[in-house]
Amino acid sequence: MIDKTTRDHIIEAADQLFYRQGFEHTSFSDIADAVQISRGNFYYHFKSKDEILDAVIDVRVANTRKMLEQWEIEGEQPGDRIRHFIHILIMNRAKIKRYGCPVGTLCTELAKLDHASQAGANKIFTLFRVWLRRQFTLLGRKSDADKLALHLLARSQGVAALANVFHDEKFIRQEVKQMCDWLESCAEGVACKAG
Amino acid sequence: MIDKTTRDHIIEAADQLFYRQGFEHTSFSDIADAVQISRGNFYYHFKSKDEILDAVIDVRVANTRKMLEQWEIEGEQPGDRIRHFIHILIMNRAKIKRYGCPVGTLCTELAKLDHASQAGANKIFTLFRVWLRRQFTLLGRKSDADKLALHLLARSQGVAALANVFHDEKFIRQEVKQMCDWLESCAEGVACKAG
DNA sequence: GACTTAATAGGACGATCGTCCTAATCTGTG
DNA sequence: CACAGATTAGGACGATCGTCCTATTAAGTC
Repeated sequence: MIDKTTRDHIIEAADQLFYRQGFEHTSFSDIADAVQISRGNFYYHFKSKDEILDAVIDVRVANTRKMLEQWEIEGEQPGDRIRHFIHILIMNRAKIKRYGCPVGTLCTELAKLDHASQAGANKIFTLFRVWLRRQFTLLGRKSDADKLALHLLARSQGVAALANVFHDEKFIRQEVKQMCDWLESCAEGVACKAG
Repeated sequence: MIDKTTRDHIIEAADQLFYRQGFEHTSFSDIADAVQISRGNFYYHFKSKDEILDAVIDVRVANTRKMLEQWEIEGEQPGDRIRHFIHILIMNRAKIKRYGCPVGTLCTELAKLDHASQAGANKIFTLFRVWLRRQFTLLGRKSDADKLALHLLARSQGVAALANVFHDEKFIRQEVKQMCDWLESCAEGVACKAG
């Protein structure tokens, strides 16, 4: 990890800048300044701006995969794992307040640009969706697992969006608590049916 | 309404384009092409691009105000009025699927640009928030009216965002139904306490 | 040390951006 | 018709964008 290549540095800087300023609003000069390399040197590592975006998306996809695998290991019960998901909002509350959700805001922007990498960015959402769906299935909600997964994803997105608009961290905590309560009721509903 | 001024046409075209393509990604040429006027003529009506944005925001704020007032008239009970809000998602489902929520996506973009008109755009959210808060108060939920208002706003935002990502109208209908059920339970909760 | 390849720096390119300027045209009044 | 003000067209401007090209340096091999 010590000997990161220039390519890695570029991706890392672009990742941050795309998140904070948006993809279109981030220029080559911005990234070059952040990495402290010349603007020309750029095209040795990437053939175009779109190629950097794809690299950033690939990294984000990979990181999301790792994170989900990690949650799968750490959380013994599916409920614990889903709670892990909900708590990203708390963990990243400061950044969400300032810049919104990194996944949602990128997808929204690329949709407006009608960008070719839309599908790649959307894949991250699909990762979460499929993972959550599996957890809800394990929780005993096989028939409506996908619906519950989408519901939770949507609520997270909404919370991130509004926390950003109103610059309100307290609101995040409020909603996270409600989502956890909702999760409990999901599990209880099954328990009641089973009991 | 027949004799719309050029200024009105510009604002209208800009409104549409900002929604579909985003503010930054929409150039003067784009708007000029849409209105069928020369690019130079633009600066007779507006001094800068930011001034057009402000005009668009002003129109949106005014339209939102009108819409809320209309709902206030049409809906006899606060529950009916809130249902009206929820059903924007259904009414605009086709556009939301393609372009997301016009309010949310603009605020998100302006936040990334750190644009001076952020506050103006955010005002639309505040309009909804205050209006919803009043309806929930009338519903008998005075103590947590603001919390409920924010909650509903967040859910709408989340639904719009995910409907856009997954290009899924059915999901909108699903969630709208759930939100209406939730609204019922909000009113019932009060009825139970009162009863 | 000579040679090859990897990596970097810096500037030139055409296009487009927002902005501005000026001349032409339309419109209504005396 | 003459004149004044409102409105429009079209092009020039400097800046910046993404992209590309070439010269230079660093690193590794024989």
